[in-house]
Amino acid sequence: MPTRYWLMKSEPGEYSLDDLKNEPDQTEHWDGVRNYQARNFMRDDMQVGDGVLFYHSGKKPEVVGTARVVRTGYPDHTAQDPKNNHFDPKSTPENPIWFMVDIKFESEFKAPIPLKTLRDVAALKDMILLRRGNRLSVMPVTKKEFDTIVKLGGKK
DNA sequence: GCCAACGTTGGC
DNA sequence: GCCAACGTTGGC
Repeated sequence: MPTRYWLMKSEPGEYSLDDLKNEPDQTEHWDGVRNYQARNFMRDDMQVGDGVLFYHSGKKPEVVGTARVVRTGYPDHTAQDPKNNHFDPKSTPENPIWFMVDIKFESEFKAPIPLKTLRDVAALKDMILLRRGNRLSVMPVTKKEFDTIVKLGGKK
């Protein structure tokens, strides 16, 4: 399986790249995704070693750095916790509906790249992220797109 | 805070 | 199986 590339969105107020960086092992499970398309990518397609662009949505939409997939899809246990915001009574241990992967911090961009800037880069014009009305929180990016963005960001 | 776009739900 | 109503996402 070739290395693939992904973009993962998070509200920094919920979970930011800094939060990931400050985990004891700089690794965290990506729980809380409740969208089937995003779920399928995590359950079926993401492989250990895949590259991840970490995107902050909200007031300052921008790509802030990179991470790596370190564990392939497994059931998202938060779906079975009635106290969790993302609780889904239809998901059971025997029949889990929702899945997550583990990602590990890799790099923080010297200069985060605002969404607005991404729109101005010709090599990125086909990105799913830039499509009108896009609401996917986990989506594939091509190697070209990934490399272009990493180059724009510059490693810290 | 607004609103367009989208996914999901539920009545029929 | 259709589609209106609703809730949510997320850029602006």
